[in-house]
Amino acid sequence: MTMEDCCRNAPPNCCDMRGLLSFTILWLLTKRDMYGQEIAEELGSRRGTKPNPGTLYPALAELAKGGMVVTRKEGRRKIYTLTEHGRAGAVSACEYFCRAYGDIFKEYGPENE
Amino acid sequence: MTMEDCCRNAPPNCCDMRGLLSFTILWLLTKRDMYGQEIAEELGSRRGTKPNPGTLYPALAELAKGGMVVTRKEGRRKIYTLTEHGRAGAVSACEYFCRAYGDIFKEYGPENE
DNA sequence: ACCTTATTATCGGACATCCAATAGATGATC
DNA sequence: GATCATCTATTGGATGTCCGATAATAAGGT
Repeated sequence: MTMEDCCRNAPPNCCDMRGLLSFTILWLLTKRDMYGQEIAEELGSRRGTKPNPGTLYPALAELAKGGMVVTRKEGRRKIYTLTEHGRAGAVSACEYFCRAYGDIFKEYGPENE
Repeated sequence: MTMEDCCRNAPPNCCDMRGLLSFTILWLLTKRDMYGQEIAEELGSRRGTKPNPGTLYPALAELAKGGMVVTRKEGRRKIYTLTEHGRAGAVSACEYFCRAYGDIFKEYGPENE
């Protein structure tokens, strides 16, 4: 385990920080198409811990089932792409997220850049 | 039910937006002491839906059990105050939150103000 | 005292997310 | 073709958050 893996952004222990997995995946996919491990790496570097396969793949399957993403095989990789519906959903979810939590970012965000 | 109650910031239906309840409560309490219903109202106006008593009170009890908040009775109200430990935890949790999700705010935040 | 309202609280069920552990399938290397 | 690494995937259990419904308590108005 490297420094990168364990110490970049460790979650606090004062309260539960779970949630928003499918939301964060949708947001990541607005940037570019990704395969599963790539999504896991991105989530890991942002949230401090890489989601377990037992967490990630059911979430991806649920997004596919809901018509938010489609997949194609490329070698052994399964690449996820937002549908139009998924992209519109991602945008409205991000806007909701900012309305709900924007005040926190205004207060604690700019210092950490 | 007023417009304010139901339509201010309705959550999207493309993905699950649950989570971060105890975190958001900690953050609210950095602003001022509050009693339960007050916390519920604040959460409701930010996230679009007021948490059910069956959600809120166990979360508050857990924060008290963990030493993050203390309570005092005032009339029929039970007022929640951050402990020192709770305040330090709230700050580090907010910083973590901003490191994890700051990019989303940068992209979708400023427009909605 | 009685009624109404506000506030705190619990119960039971559903579901997303978290983990550890394990397995299957595919591509690359030798 | 045997091996190794990569990638996808499932199982089972724990926990936090969500709800509807219901209850218990306490303050205030009449």
